[in-house]
Amino acid sequence: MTSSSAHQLRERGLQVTAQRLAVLRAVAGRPHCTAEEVTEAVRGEIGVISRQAVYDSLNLLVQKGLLRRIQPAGSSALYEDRVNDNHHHVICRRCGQTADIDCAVGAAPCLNASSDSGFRIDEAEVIYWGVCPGCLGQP
Amino acid sequence: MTSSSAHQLRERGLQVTAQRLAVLRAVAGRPHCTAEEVTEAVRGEIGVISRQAVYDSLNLLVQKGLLRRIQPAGSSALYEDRVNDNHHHVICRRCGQTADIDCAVGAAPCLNASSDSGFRIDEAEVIYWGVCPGCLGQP
DNA sequence: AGCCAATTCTTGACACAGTCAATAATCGGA
DNA sequence: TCCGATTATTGACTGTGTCAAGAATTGGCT
Repeated sequence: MTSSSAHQLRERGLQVTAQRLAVLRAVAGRPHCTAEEVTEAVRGEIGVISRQAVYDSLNLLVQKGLLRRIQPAGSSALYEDRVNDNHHHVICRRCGQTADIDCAVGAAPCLNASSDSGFRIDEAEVIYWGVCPGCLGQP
Repeated sequence: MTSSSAHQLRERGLQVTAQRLAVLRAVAGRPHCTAEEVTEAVRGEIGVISRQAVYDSLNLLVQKGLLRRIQPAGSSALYEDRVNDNHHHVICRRCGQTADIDCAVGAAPCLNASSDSGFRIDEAEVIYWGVCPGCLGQP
């Protein structure tokens, strides 16, 4: 687990540091977590880490394809480690809870825009908004 | 034009003020503009307006369905006045330019998530990411 | 027209997420 | 083990947006 993370880092030309491993583990352990939650988790695990190191690691890991970032309207950025499958997200309008939703049809159903205005499109990001089961119960 | 905006405001139980009309006109005249751009536009039109009044107006108008807000990752919120048609957006990864994209198939093609995790979904927000024609020319 | 209560605007302080820049510590290859 | 390059820490800072109190405006009413 840890060693494979280390391997993934090295493979991409990155140094292996305690901070980066802990960030990876924190995100793996709690999907859709914020930078602050990562910070707290990492602090609980390796003692101290600076805010900057968390942001640096997260940005780097997103850039290198080890993590994925989602930035829903009205909340701070969330991170997850499901990077190789095509899935989207549902967010509860009331409590903000975020869940994964697998793509409905095939691999990238929404990538076919009718008129693309000349853009070269490489990604379709879909966020579903609604109300989660928990909040549905208490109106 | 102006009188119909005034009518729309009254219809929703809102008072008609110079600030709100100017905000509406600013957004109508420049699609996908930020709060700051609205502020500048309004200042050019009616002299002065406080930042707070701009935010209040925008939030209220979004809430009342006269404007639509989009909040792409990595940029501040954008506002537009196309509220009655179902369309999405393409954003250029390089320059941030935003354009409208009409829905590919029917009215709401992406609203059918396969497993909705028990959420009651009411909206599917789609953002396409890519590179705009202008930026494609200069790699 | 003029008045009054409710709504709206202004002003200024504030909160939060994220970034910048300089210095210190760590990693990993020789 | 040592050294250069990469990474972490620290602290200041920016931008976007919100909160709260008082002043101004709106629009219904007489």
